[in-house]
Amino acid sequence: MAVESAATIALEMPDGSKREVPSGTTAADVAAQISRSLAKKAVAARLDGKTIDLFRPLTADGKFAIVTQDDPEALEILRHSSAHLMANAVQRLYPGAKVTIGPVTADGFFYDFDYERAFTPEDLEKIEAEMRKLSQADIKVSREVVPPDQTPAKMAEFEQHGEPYKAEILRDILAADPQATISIYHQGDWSDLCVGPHVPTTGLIKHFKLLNAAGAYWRGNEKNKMLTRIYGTAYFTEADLKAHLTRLEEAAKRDHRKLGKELELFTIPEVTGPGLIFWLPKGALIRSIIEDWLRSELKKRGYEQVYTPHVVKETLFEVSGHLGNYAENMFPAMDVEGANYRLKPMNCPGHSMIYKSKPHSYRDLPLRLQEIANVYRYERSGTLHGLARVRGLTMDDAHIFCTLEQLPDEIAGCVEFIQDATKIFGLEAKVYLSTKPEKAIGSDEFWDTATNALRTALERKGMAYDIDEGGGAFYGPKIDFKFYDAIGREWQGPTVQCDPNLPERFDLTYRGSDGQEHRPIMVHRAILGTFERFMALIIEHYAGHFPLWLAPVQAVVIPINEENDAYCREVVERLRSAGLRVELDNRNESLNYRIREAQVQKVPYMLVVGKKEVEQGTLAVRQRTGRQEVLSVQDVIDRLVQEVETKALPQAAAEAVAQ
RNA sequence: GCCGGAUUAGCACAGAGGUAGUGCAUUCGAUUCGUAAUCGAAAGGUCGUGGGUUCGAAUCCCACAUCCGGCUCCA
Repeated sequence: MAVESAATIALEMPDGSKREVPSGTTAADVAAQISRSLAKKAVAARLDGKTIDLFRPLTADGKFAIVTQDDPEALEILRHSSAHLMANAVQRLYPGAKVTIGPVTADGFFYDFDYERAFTPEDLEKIEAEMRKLSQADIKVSREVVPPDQTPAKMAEFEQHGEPYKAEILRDILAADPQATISIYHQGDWSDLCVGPHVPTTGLIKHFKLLNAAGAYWRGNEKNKMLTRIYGTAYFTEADLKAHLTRLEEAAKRDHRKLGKELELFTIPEVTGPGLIFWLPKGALIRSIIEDWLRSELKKRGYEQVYTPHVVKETLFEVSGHLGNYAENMFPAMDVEGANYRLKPMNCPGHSMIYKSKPHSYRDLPLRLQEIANVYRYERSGTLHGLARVRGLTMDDAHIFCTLEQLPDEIAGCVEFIQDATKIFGLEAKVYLSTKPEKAIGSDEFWDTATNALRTALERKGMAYDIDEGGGAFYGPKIDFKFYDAIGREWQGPTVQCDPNLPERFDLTYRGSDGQEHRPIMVHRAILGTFERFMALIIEHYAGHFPLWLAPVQAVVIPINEENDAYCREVVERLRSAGLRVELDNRNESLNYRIREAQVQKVPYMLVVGKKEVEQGTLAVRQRTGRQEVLSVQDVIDRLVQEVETKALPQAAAEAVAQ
């Protein structure tokens, strides 16, 4: 618990009284002076000229402790207690409902219930109303400690009273630690197993909202019963709660599925099947610009391009092991003249065939084979999500064949490439280093070398990362980069994986300087991930305000009336000659209408031409941010060309959210 | 795949058992405009698909498809 200290203290107590406390008094000391009745409320005290909120939770040791409301833990405690309040309300309204678990999430809480039916939106309203009643009743929260010798009796009690989930949770706790001390939190006649801490009274929970109900498997296992989960959130103030709900609404406006429709980027027709993307001209243009950029980078970084077939005899995937381990995610076989063919779900087997097309010397290594490749995966229907999770995907895939000695440099190269790419697009990634799992193959030497190489590469680039202990593939360790969508969901993007397994399976070899045959290591890597998901992420990241180098239409020239048409055509020609994507909007519509249309389409520059501009050889430049200025035609060209060349990030994206 | 919700014109939506509606977009006409929607008219729909109940179904029931939110999955 965070405790603040102060030098001199003149206290103004929440009840209005004044109090002097000696210098050096801490917030904890102050709290000790606050009566228990005041602890029922979130109280504010003046501490050395600074107002802090004191929040008194009931902790794991059964005592009151101090948390300031600024402390991230305080919000967690409030939300955890809100979850209890919700469960309390649910069990009052729906007596058959059994509680299971109810944790805190990144920005709220949920509770899973076992009930005869799912809860409806109307149920949520009733539950919320009941929660308000319980909050107003200001029920005291207390903590019961069950010593180890009494836990078996408690378990039996749960079973007798029709609380099988509580009994199961207890059984698991005891299995892990037979001497564990169990705690139960009570409020009124309601209680649940919980380690706490919690707020001391339900009256502290005032600003909350139930968001939605959803199904969730007991213990997260799809073989188990499906429970009903209710999500909610809670804050200390109504303003914070409202701000959160507004943020959710704003985030929905950036949804790539919505923007993809509005900006005519892509479509997924129902008749052609789910998860299969049709890129419309504007979306295809953006994608092709990114592909062009990527190809030029790949050349600079020593990759060789290859092409491999989309459909091959499934023998290839028997050898690679995909049919054994990955078949449920592959489209079914097609019978062609008595042989089974498959759509490829990955490129590594194909690239292995290219490696095998001739014998290799150690002098050929590292060999970096690259392909912007379509693959097809039979993703389960409930998992599809716009461009972010699809069945036909385009990977910016490459496989690097190298020696164990070359591995560190190759990995460093990949990490640098990924870092450069995320920087250019202005994205932020969360990085995970996944280490050796329990069920793993391969030598310790390989695992140590590869894991160290991955770690060193990250550290040398100064990249913060989390370790996903045991999260590696069975064949090798990896680095995963995750991006966030508009509402904070994590999506896997770039990845670097070390793999000695496929070279083994395909019997890939090279002749070493010692004259002996050796086995290369394969590095799988993707810089953007897939084009589909990457587009989804940047659409949401920019909120549709693409940087100039990516904007499908970079500028639109708008004559105020017909008399200015000729000048406008000349301007359009000049800008196009400079390589800019410019449109002329001389439709018979009002100026306001055409400006609005360009704004809605998020065109970066609107170039308005009236009598003045024609006379002076200028353009009235309006940016999508609303900024206006008058510049000569040449200045406009120079500025836009420079903005394209520097791949400047859009200012509008941030401002869009505010609009 | 599982739980729940949704599906009405190109898009956004109204319509809760009795002749299918609104706004925007589209087309036509008028208007020629100085920085986020000029006015008028026309055209546009097997109400996701299939079955059922009913004298009668967009509306009620069943199945399927697709989408949305979760869960699971994403070697």
